[in-house]
Amino acid sequence: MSETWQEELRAKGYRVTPQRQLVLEAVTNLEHGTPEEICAEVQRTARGVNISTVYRTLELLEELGLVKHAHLGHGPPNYHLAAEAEHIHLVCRDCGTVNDVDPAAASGLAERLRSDFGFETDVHHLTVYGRCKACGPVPTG
Amino acid sequence: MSETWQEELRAKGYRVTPQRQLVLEAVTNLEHGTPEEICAEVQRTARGVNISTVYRTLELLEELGLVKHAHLGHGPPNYHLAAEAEHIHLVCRDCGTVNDVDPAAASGLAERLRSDFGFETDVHHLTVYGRCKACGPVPTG
DNA sequence: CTGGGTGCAAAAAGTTTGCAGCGAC
DNA sequence: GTCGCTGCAAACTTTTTGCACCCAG
Repeated sequence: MSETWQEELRAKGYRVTPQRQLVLEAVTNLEHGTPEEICAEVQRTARGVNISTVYRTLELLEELGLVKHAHLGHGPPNYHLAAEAEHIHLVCRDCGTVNDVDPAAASGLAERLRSDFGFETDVHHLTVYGRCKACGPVPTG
Repeated sequence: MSETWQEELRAKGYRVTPQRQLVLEAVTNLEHGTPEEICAEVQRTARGVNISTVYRTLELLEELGLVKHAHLGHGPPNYHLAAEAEHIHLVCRDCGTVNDVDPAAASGLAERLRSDFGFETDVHHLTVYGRCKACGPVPTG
């Protein structure tokens, strides 16, 4: 945090607008959100912020490295703060719930892909599909 | 292969049509394909097969368990034969190439998610984002 | 003031649906 | 002959783009 993102914006010739601050706040509050959800969250505070502005702003914030997005199945992409620790997304095919887990769980996979295939895994972008504990209490007996 | 899929179709009250055979052939030939790519492949043989028929047929074939789909990033979903061995998709963020790798690479991850979170991983649906060997020959020296 | 940003609306892109006619059985 | 399937076109959903006006700097 040697510099605020506002200063970074200015430094790159962009402007600091209320909409941009609101979108970033919304992403922060929601932790995970689709563009539409983010737009709704923004509009709780300031009515009249357009969905296309949200898309443009998310693109800008991602370019600045402030937010990241992941694709979590069928629906629209899901945005979250980049400042948060990297994490793996666990998506339940049944209830759609997204859980964040420590990327350490995938360190073995990432190492194996690197050594065997020379593939550099983007851990924060890792999405694991399956069935969560609550939805799939598969009786093992 | 105790029974052909055609017989399975019939048994469930569906009909065996040229379009359905063509779509399944296209998926087989392409190995990986979006609905549009599959439609294009089909039309190399039989002009006039409509994109909506391709969508409806893919949905049916998936319901029958003959094909599966995965979401590989920004674009449309990607279909492949279910009969093929389950595999992990390695998607390169740079060139977009999709490589299939043995799910054994993720067995550690899957086990860990199960024991720690009670999460049943859908291995065939696992998509790993990153940079492939060809695109990211990161000089380690 | 200047020029980038925003809202609005239309365009694109991907997918689904309604309906009339066709063809598998 | 029946009824599910198909092609076509229109509707829908999500995202992008063009343009006139507005406001951050």
